[in-house]
Amino acid sequence: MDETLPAQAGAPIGKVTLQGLARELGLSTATISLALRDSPMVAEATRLKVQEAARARGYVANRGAAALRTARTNIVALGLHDIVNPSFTELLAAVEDALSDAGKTVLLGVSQEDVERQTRTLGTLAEYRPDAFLVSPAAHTRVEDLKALASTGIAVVQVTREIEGSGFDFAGSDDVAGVALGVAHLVELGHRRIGMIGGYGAISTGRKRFAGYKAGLAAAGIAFDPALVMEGPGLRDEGRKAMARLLALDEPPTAAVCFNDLSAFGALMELQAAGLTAGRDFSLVGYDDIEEAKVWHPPLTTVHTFIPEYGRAAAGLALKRIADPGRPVERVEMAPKLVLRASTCAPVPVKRRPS
Amino acid sequence: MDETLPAQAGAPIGKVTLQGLARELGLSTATISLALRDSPMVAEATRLKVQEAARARGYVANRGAAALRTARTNIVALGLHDIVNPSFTELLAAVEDALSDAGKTVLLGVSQEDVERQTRTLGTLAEYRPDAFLVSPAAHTRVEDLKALASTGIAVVQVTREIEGSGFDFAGSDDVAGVALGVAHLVELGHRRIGMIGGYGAISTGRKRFAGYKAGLAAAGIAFDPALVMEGPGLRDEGRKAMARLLALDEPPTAAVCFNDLSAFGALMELQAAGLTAGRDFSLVGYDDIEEAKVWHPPLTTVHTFIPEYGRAAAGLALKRIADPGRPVERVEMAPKLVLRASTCAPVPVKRRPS
DNA sequence: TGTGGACGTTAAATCGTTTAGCATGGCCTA
DNA sequence: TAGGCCATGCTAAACGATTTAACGTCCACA
Repeated sequence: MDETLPAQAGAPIGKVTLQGLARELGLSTATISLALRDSPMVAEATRLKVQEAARARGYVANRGAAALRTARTNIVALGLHDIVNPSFTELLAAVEDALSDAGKTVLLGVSQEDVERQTRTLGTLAEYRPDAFLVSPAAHTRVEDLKALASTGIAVVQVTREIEGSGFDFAGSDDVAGVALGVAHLVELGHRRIGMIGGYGAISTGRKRFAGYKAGLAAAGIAFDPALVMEGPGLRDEGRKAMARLLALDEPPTAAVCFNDLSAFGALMELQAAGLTAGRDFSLVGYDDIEEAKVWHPPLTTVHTFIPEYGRAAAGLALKRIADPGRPVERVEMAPKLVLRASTCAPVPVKRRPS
Repeated sequence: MDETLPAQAGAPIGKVTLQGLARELGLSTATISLALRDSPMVAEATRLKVQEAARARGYVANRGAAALRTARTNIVALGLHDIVNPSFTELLAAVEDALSDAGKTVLLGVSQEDVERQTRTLGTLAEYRPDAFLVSPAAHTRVEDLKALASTGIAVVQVTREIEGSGFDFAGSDDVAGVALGVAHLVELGHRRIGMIGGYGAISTGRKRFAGYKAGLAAAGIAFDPALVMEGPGLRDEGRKAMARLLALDEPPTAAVCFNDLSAFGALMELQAAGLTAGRDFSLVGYDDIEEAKVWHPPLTTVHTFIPEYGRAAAGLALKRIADPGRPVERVEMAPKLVLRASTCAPVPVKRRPS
């Protein structure tokens, strides 16, 4: 009271509730509630009067209370293993946009690729009783870790990554086909000795992209050589180290596909450090096609995976499962597309640096 | 019951509530509630028994119900104007991390730089009764738009951007000093004709960075020339267009500072398209130092603004204000730091391309 | 044998909604 | 005029937790 409020004149500082409005208008809370939600059960005149009063007094509904009654929060919990990775930013933005269009609000949890933290985080999210969980599980997550969520009866949808055998809806890209696309491109250029950088068995995308690599080789009749596979998480540093190891081989590959663009960037850095140029001395294909891929020097040839598209699809799956929990499990796998830029060329035997 | 549950054996499908546990253990809900929260008012033995039962039956607290009673949700609403912009991803990650460490959960809303959408979004977030709002307001947001939030008694903290005169806590970078730093660097290299790319009056960062530009010029005794200022939102495209306009001037500048790295990237593209190379034919200084800045060709000289640091600071301010709503307003302005890379050089008169 | 505490537990109120079922009154019809 | 039917709005009971005053018990001590 010590200073005039800048908000609506006369708006009370304390909370305006349904009951407050009811008392003030001489109506019951039931009527107020119905009127505010445009129920046909309340007379037009009453409805207008109530809505006007609500606006005037600055009434803000309490969804928590409503949720308690209706067992519907309109919250979707989003459990991501990482958000600094640019590909997940795109995903997050698309998911948020799609859900907010549908009247849902996003409650965010980040596991930082740590199963224990993920368990804690998902547990906390669950306490808010979201209508659905949308998760990109951390590496090493087991089926039981996710099943625990579902036992509460909440819809669960996996995005990008999946836990095989969990039996939940899934939206992501067709990684096997995607990486095979990259390999096919290299084969077409004449490469026979093709490495794989990044990706590892602890996550589904790692396994699928690796399978795509093998499938690509098989399709071209090229024997698989485990020495050319450099496992690791898809990070810049890992990509860099992997490329160093590839170049140090007795018989280095002339090209490589990558688990994702981030590891491709690391590989590009290492090539540069070794005095080599991708697209002239070595061929490199990334994966995902994030914004940064086109600005690299040379611009990265990569596989576009339609992240925003499958993000929206994942949101859609969640909405559909909320509406009908009994529906059959659905999987959406977007077909990726090769984007030719300038980081590949015909094979050139890698000449070791004098140093 | 048609199939065995993978969760804890015997875990009921329906919801386990405090009351359920109470009935089962022959205790009152009061005792259960106290026991679960390790209250000293309940005997050790009882506490253990209750906690064990809760674990066994898969009890998950209902925070919505608790919040109704306690008027504390442990939710912090995060209202960002954008999340695809990489600098905001870093911010989001830092804020989420800091808040989750403090036991708060993030409810996300994105305004997409649209005041009307922001109003809708913040309104929705408010219905969940967050303990605090953390906002980076959309362009053109007015004081009243934010005041409406505060009138509900919820803590409001601004991050990155601020609405002057709103009287809320703020954490961000000292943009005036930051851009002045960039200008000083160019001046030191010998530049006298320095342009400014991006930034506009609709947001505080735009105004402050512009002020920094003018302050930098003034400190060097260089007259301000409005023809060298290219206003616009800080996007790649805008930066590109701005650089094109600068180059088309009768007397183009030999250098420019930018509103942010994104517009600097656009400017770099335009330079390249014009057959020029930054760091040899033209000098360019970015702002923010996002991950991508160091991989550009040439690597971008820019001003590092410590985004994660002020993100954590913002989270801290929110926590402090929740704890003590009456405390005096606090502002945190991180001092930025110049990062020298390779996009600047001594002045070279811009020679128009023959085309 | 009272008295007084300490201790553990509980009853009951409360938070702000929603909703099923019921009451009221007016109007139409038979 | 009675009966039935609508339209409208109300009553009251949830929803699942937290909180606090009050209530036994039990024990120690004077």
